[in-house]
Amino acid sequence: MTAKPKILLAEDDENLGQLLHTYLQSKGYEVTLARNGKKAFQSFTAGNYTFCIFDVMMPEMDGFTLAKEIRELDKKIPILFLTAKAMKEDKLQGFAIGADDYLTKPFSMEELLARLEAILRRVEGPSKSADEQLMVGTIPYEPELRVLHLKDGSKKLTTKENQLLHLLVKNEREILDRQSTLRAIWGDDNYFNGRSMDVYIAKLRKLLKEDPSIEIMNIHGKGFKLIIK
Amino acid sequence: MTAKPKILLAEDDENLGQLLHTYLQSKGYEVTLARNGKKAFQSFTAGNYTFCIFDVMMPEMDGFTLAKEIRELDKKIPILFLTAKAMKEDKLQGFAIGADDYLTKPFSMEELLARLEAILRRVEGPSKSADEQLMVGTIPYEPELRVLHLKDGSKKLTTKENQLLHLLVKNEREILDRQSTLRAIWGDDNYFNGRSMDVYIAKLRKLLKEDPSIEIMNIHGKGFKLIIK
DNA sequence: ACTTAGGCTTAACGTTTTTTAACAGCGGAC
DNA sequence: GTCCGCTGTTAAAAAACGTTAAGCCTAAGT
Repeated sequence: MTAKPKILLAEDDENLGQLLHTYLQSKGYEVTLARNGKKAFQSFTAGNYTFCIFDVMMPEMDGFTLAKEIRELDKKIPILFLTAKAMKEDKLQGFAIGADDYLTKPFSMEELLARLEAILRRVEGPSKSADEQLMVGTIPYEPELRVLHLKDGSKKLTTKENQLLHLLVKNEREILDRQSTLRAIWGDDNYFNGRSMDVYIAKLRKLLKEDPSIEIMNIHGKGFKLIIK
Repeated sequence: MTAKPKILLAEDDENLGQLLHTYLQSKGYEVTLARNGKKAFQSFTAGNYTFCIFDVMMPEMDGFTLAKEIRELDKKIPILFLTAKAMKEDKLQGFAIGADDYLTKPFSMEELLARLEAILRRVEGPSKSADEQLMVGTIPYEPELRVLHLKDGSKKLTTKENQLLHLLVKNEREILDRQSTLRAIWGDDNYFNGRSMDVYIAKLRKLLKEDPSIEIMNIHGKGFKLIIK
């Protein structure tokens, strides 16, 4: 329903820029990468963006100046700044311009994504990306509705089943680290929560075995990995 | 066109509080003045505000804690903080919570007004605010009047039914945290209030089942989520 | 004062979801 | 191969939730 959000990314460091570009694209965003503030501004005036991510330190035009110019044109577009150091002065200046959030390097991709999505939720409000339909192998899966459409009828997933499956699917073919997962879903990674997670893995395997090409593989001592053969 | 914005002002200093109250009223705003964070929170849950101005230092509950509680219930309402000193730490903490602006005492009335209106422009933009008619799926709902327009006649909601439904609707597709909700509506989150809330969820489900695309989903151990399919 | 009606809470019971326990099998280190 | 910690699975126990109805309080009417 809601279109793919268009992100304007301004970052002069080639490596980081490419990395972010690729990562955000892989998460379903349309991304334009600009190597300096001037180019970013040009892109902004040309395209129709829903979100900005600006490095503070850039040649030609720094992130703050860029943001100020853009604020002139769009009072509401969310802006997230990236900066090399935890410079409080900068941080304040950023917020004064109307930043929506602020990330200090180094940061993890996940953290960036989390903040980005938090802001989008806050901004887009009710009408956010909702009814996305994913596929687990040949099985349709609607994480928002917590429903798995099996051959013999739709199965409503419980909260935990859904959280775990959603994580697996979002990280298909990647290792889902045990500890992180426990902290993400159970809030704490003690022994018992670990066993609880194993129980849920077993439940999911049972549910998904109608499609034999689906495998939830255990990586001994690390975590699990969802594989579609 | 747009109704008079309702401002929630939390300020423990009698003089400043009165001054601001009078000034903002004279500028056409409807203002509620609370003398401490606790009272402010109560007022917030009772009324339907469009803007918050909180003093950071207050007895009972400080401005940040207050803001955090309120952010649980309303992700988007603008919050502007007032503080005695230019404490950068505080400033950052405030923005992290989701402050929209920040004013250091002493400040001029004009400056406050300017910032306030700048934020309102930024926020109101599209066409939000006010006490109008909402839709729950296909069912018209007027929270101010506490009326739900069902197919077979209008149903007048009780206070609690209305508070809970209103919260659910304002947070559509977001988790309504059990604890925050209990504190907001029941004032305290003990076991029995929890059960009471469950009773009201059941009531609402029954009322809303005329539209099968509406679901009040339980998030086990967390709270509830209103979903329109 | 007495009664009534409405609204909220408490109780009770059934159901679902999650955790804990128990035991069997596996995997890598030695 | 042997040992020990990790995983797979199932079942029982515990916690959370869903629902209905009875009880309780308060405010309004008589």
